Amino acid sequence: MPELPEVEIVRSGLNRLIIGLEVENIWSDWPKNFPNSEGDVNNFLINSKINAVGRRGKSLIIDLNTNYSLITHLKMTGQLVFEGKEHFGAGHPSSSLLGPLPDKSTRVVISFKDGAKLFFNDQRKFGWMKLVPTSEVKNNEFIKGLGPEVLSDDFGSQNFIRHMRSRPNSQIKAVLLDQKVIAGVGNIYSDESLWMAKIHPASIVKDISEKKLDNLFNSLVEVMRESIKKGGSTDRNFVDFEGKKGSYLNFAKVFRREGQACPRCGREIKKIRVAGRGTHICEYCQRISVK
DNA sequence: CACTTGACCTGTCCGC
DNA sequence: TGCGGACAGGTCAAGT
Repeated sequence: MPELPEVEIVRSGLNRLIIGLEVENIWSDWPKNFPNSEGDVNNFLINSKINAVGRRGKSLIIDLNTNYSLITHLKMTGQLVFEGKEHFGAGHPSSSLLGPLPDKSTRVVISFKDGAKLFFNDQRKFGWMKLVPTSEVKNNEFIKGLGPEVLSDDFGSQNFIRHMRSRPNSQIKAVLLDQKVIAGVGNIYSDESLWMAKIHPASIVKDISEKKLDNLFNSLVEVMRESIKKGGSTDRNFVDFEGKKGSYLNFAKVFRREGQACPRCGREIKKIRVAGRGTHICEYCQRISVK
């Protein structure tokens, strides 16, 4: 599921809802999802208070007042859903995919002293939570390898182009998806932004003009900002911090629209494979770049 | 170095 | 209705 916009939606929602809550208890059924849940958790998570909820690329970082932080990655099917006191017995909104929680995909439950709960659901069990000292978050083996934040104010087209150019012989889609180059882009927003910028995903970076890469940066920022406004993309599993689906895919131009008409030229959208991923393009609008 | 494949898991969909 | 295969928003390891 979650790419940068979806994770950002969860982050901002949790940041409103769980700051200051005090952890009473924690439950986990699947050690791979929470590998150190047997060790430091009792000392550093139980009785701690939530200080802040941050994000780095597609990772969420929940800071505690014990100088520990909980790094969470939702991978393909992870969900982080909060149920406050007011939710009890009320179920989820009609725009939800969820029934009562916990359900059979629930891997971790964090209970707070006021009765609220935070559920980490993950059908495919690829996601994880890890408790690390806050001072070591930046040096975490996963976090430290990430490239810059695409949507940060001090990033920008020139930096974007420079980072893309660092992989001159690769296909542009593979570079967009490489979290070490820039952080946060996944399959949906790479397809959408490449369509908008009229670039074929298999184009080799060194063959793509400055102008097109500039367009790509602006397209990427636009599609991700728009998605955040629309509640993110729910392909199958994504729900936000209160269980609601996102509506962005109703507005997507090519993603999962093979067989439909390209909104720009009317020709049929095709599905191909690029960088090992299902890839949606208009072959007419998006030609392979040739230098 | 860059690309491909397979692995990690479960669920769903499609064709026979 | 059942069964097998392909595929799914992400990342990592290993092979060519």
